[in-house]
Amino acid sequence: MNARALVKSEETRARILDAALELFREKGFEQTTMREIAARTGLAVGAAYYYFRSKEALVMAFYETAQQELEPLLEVAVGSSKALEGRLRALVEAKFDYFAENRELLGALSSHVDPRHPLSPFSEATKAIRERDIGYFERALESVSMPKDLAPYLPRLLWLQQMGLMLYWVYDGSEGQSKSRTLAERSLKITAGLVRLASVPLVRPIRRILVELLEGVI
Amino acid sequence: MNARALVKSEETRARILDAALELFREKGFEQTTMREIAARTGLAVGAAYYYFRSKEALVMAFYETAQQELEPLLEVAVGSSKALEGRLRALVEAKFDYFAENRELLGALSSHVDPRHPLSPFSEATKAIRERDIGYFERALESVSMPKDLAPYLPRLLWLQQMGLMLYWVYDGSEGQSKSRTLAERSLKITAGLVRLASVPLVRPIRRILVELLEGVI
DNA sequence: AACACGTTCTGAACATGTTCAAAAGGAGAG
DNA sequence: CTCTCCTTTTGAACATGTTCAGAACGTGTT
Repeated sequence: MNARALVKSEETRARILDAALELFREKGFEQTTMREIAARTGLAVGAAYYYFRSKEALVMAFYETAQQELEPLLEVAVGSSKALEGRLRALVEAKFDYFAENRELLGALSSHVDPRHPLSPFSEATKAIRERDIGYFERALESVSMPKDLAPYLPRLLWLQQMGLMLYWVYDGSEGQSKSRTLAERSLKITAGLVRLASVPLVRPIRRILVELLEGVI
Repeated sequence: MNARALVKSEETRARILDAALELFREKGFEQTTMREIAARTGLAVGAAYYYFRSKEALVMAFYETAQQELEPLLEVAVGSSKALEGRLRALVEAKFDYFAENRELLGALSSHVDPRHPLSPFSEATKAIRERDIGYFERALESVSMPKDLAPYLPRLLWLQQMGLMLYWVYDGSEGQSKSRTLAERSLKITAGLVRLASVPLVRPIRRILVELLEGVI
């Protein structure tokens, strides 16, 4: 394809996505129809489907660029502290802050628990995003002492916890999602405490069981 | 309403539900249309909607009667052991076994993470079911020693863990859901271990934080 | 029998996500 | 300029969950 044509195509795609996100923010994901999105872009419905596989794919496209825009912020977050707790809190808070405007929109994605669904955060299709994201938790653990046997699983476990926090946050109706913030604060404090505890020789037996469990599941 | 009419009405409702469940099992929830369900019952679509608010409400109706049928089985399960771990395992395994035939069907329900949605396991509408279910975990904890401050939260926490296990199980593609079974086994062993550990004076500070967290969230 | 009235049932109509055959556009080749 | 080929766009058609005005039914009353 032509370079100029490529640019134009990408512009059209962006215009559709922008219109969609505007409408999603204005009236919610479910209340917005594909016909409205197309109309606001000045195109027919078919055009929207030419660029996006489905209505939900629009949300996914948003999520993908968001994840890219987030990268420098996560970069800063992960380096903001020497302690695990501080790093984890910075990571989670960076996401809370970044997605604040579109919090409810993420609800449209979080409904996919089925790992076979391409839009699920656990699907094969979203693997690239997921692994990159897990990488930040790997870095948060850098120079943190932890038992050898648990080490390979910890980044993914922390990521999972953060996904849980995000999920809670998406549906958190409290003022300014304050409940989520304290939940994050306290649960991450506990997590950091447990990671420290995990190296204590006394807890080895229980850690053994945990590692066995993880081997079977992941 | 007439007694005879009431019986007939309930029979029709049951016929619709049966037809629906048959079809769901034959070709999956999504692949089944309301028109097919009505046709198999020998009625028009409208009739199905007279008895059930929505397609998903059919699954919910199934779940409600299932929960009732499960009660005697859970009763047995909760009394099957003196130890917490044994009781929890019996409870979870009773559910796995009972729902085995309709495992995939539960996927249609589990997609509702949004607590505002009436079919969510966390919604106001499903509160009665949920509280009854939590009651079994309360009973599983009977005559198990645990710290006072944590006691009010434990049943709900155990219920939550079991919900997580059920969710994993619903999408578990391994032969006979063996992965879920080992996951349940091992994670419940850890849970029971942690409950025992929670009473140890040394862990009081970390338990304090956990309790604070729970106060803020529940 | 005729009527009134609540319950049950009908099926067309509607809303909306999605598909698809065909039209329109545009760029390069001859 | 015309033809070809690929990309983009159109908009009607489709599938399916859901609604709803009205028909049919059944039962008790007069």
